[in-house]
Amino acid sequence: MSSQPLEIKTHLADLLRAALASVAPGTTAEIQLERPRDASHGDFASNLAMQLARALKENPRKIAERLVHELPRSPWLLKAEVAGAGFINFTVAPAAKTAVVAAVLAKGDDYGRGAQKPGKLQVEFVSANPTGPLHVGHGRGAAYGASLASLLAFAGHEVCREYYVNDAGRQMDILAVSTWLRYLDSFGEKIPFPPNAYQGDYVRDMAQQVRDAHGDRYLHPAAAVLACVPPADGEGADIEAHLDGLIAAAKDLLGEEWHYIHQHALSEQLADCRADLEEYGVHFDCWFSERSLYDTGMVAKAVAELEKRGHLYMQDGAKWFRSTAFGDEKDRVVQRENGLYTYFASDIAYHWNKFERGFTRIVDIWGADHHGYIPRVKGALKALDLDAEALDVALVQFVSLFRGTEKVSMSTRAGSYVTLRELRQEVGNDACRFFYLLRKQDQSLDFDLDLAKSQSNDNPVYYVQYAHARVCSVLAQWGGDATTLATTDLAPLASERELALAAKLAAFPEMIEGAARDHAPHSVAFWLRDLAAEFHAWYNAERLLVDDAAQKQARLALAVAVRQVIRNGLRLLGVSAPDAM
RNA sequence: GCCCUUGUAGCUCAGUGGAUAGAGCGACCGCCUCCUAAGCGGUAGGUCACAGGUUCGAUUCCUGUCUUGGGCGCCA
Repeated sequence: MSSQPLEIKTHLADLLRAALASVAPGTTAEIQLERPRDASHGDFASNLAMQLARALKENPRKIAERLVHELPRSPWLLKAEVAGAGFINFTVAPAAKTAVVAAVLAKGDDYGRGAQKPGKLQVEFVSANPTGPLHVGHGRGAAYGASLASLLAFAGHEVCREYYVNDAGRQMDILAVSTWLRYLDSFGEKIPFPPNAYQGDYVRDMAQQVRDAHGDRYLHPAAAVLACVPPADGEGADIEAHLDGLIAAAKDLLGEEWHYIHQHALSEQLADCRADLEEYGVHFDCWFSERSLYDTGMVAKAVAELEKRGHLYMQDGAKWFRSTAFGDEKDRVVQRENGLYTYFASDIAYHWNKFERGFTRIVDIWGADHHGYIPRVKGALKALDLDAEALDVALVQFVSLFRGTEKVSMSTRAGSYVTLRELRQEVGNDACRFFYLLRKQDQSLDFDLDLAKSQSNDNPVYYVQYAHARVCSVLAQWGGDATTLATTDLAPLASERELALAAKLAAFPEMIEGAARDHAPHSVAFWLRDLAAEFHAWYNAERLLVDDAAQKQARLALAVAVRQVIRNGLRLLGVSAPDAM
């Protein structure tokens, strides 16, 4: 046995390179080896001859024949033949395939892990305004972001998971004033609750908490509150101006105490959000406060820097960034006429800060409705002489929730939406995470609650988990020590299914690498379903606990290797791998 | 109107510059005396929206048309 049985693919590439050097000296080409879908095309196939056809001005099949003729001999290679338009199909020795079983058992949880890669990578996701419970859309972003971060880390990157807390904007003020209005209401102060304020019951809960803790300390008569507030209805009424008036009145009447209400609402919602995500298996290394960008002067600094570089101009009393000079379709305001910075200004500061923290690769995961925002952020980075190419924005499309055929209408403000927590309770964390990943993140997803519930037994997640549980069950009946299987003689693994299964396991590291490169955790989910299918088919076709000791040991080793790979894959998706179902 | 996105089996969706385009669900026919039937085998089902172009080769890349959804605030 060679000491490098795992490198069969590399080995074949080396053979091809040698053949190429002999057939066409001085010619270079990327050696591509793929695993054909069709078993009759061998274990690996190369299109090298077709790639060379143009440069050598020769028929691809002829080139292929010469390459095969010049291929060095190898004990791992049983057969190399020309097929189709000029493919070279390789059939490798069974031992070259089954050797992966020993490798999987030896590496365990680390099987499939990529070599450490240079640089520091950040994945920022969810980043929902802490103005109410997370909903099913956030659940998708969370599932995608968490799995992507795990996948990138497993592929060898140093990864930091970050949540950007929008604790500085108008939305937080609206939440705080909503809470205060509910609080006043509980004392009988009659102020019509604005339709564009936060309607959810959790706002009343927070109002009650404030009242329980501090009684009437924040109480002001309705007349005083409404004194200077623009009307909410009637001729020329503007409900946004009305709401802003209420916020101004609250700040005026409450003075320093406004901050208590504001802070209470923020910390309550953030704590709830955090707990929700933790239960969901989504963890963050850093919760980054938008307000801190103001407190440290970072926002002012970013705007000043743009100004210094001559990228800003005044118009209509506002300060504009000339983003059109960097590919945006129109210029954008960074500082409003009223002197307040826009959200965009703090976002420029935030992204600058990301670079200052040393991240060499930044992945932002945004809702798809923010796609028009990309050119201006990248434009700002370019204007600051930062590497805009280092920023990848992954857009997560909307989730439409259905109950049967009926679409559930959702509105954050109106408080009429299904929360992530409710979804998790109905469907379960595992099914929830897996279901979200069965659709590419940049495609919209229809999530049918009734279907997810009623078909929970048919959900693909159980199909994959079941394969894992089955192996556990067999091992329990066998009663031996699974760790002893690591050195098992694998020669008895000779059936077509067994060799195919081993080849599948060998492809796991390549799949991981590709999925990480493409930021596509969904392909891990699809791949695992395929692996489970191959395992179930084998399990049904062959008995594992046979009388022949050598045969039994070898099959158990293969089964344990399958279990390990399923476990490694599910871990990346945040899905549990149960021992029994 | 401009920008982005989408079109693949009855339904929901993967996939790829390569060979005869796949899976799940649904339909139909089978498989438990046997390690978990939350499983397996089989059958049926396709002009990869349409038309051009690039290429040895296009469902994949480019252009146009039609089509799905979204975005175009001194909101976040």
